[in-house]
Amino acid sequence: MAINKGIRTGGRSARVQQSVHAAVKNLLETHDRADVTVPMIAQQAGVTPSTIYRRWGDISTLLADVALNRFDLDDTLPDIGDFRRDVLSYAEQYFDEMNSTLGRSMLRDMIAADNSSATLRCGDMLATRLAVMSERAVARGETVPEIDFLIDGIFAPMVYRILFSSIAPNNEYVRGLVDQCVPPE
Amino acid sequence: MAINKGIRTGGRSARVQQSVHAAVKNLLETHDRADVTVPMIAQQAGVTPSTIYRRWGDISTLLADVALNRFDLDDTLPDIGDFRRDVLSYAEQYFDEMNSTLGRSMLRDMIAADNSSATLRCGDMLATRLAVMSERAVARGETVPEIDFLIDGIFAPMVYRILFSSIAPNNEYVRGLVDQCVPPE
DNA sequence: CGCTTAACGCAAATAATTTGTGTTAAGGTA
DNA sequence: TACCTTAACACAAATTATTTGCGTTAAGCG
Repeated sequence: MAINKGIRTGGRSARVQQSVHAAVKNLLETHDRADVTVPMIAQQAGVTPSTIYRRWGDISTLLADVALNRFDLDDTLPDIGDFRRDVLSYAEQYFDEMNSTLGRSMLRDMIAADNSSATLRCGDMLATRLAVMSERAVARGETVPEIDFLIDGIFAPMVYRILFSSIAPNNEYVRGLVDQCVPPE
Repeated sequence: MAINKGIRTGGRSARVQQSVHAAVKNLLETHDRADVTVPMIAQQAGVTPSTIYRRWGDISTLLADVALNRFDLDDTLPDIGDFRRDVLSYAEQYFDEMNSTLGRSMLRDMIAADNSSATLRCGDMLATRLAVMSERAVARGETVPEIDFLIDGIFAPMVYRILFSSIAPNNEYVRGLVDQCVPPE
């Protein structure tokens, strides 16, 4: 029994996805978000615009897809051996990623794509990672707060400030949030 | 000395803005966000598409403008006479507004318009309103938390859940957030 | 080895956006 | 009042983006 049963042209499909994603990433590095068009991406990726429209529907969904992929792959879960420091390390990593110019742009793209499930999957990713860190800590005998408490207390304020505040939050702010939710001994 | 000195055709300009805003609101009530186009709005408003493009740049900026206007006008500040209940009332109102189907759509539009200052002004609006409620409470002799503490503790989690969670938060959740930040006696 | 079909390329048709040019109406000036 | 100035607008042409019909290709299956 073959893997990917039912997906007949998976190989070609995967190559196209890869080259289109790469094209989007390249273009976002060198152009303003508003200047990036589907025909541009198509040319860079070596495919036709209709391929992109048929596969992703619109540029909004495509960019959300790329953004989710980026936030997913770029994160490597810290395992320092102390829950507070694990959370702090991850929060700082999350903050650096989301607060960069490109990160902000991609965050906006994810939210803008209302038909896609990118934001939901992004939320799930965060919760799952916190759960993994939490389970490890519990296995070590630590007592840790609820996942939702950490999301509300650390990550929600970070995201809110990135989106709605003119004054970008900094690492000290992030540390303060972590201190409130996971107090040092 | 005339009011609006320097703005030569302010009267006509204001009428166009009003009819375009009204058209957007009407269309968003009856159509999916993705189906609403600039030519559609123009026809409904009785103007030409080029007027809209020249004035707002793109549909994203226009929708963000309408969204900000809605969130601004719809809010009436509670003045119950007790800070905790004022904040709770406002938080519930904010939540109902942002969590409705149309509210979510407009929230996304505001965030999507990266060139506009809609999100910043939205953040300012919230901070300003909390400040007004806070000042009133202080004038009554109450001791109240910092504004940023309330934003991080109540409104940021609400917005985060609305944007990133598959399970919509409810009024009980909002009440819980308020209880944490402004504990009842 | 052929058969099937999802994914793709190509090109034509449609729709959205931009741009050049002329007109209008509001406000200023005398 | 009448005239002048100009930002905002309408209109239409040009450009660009998106959709769609149809033929082709390559991956997986028997």
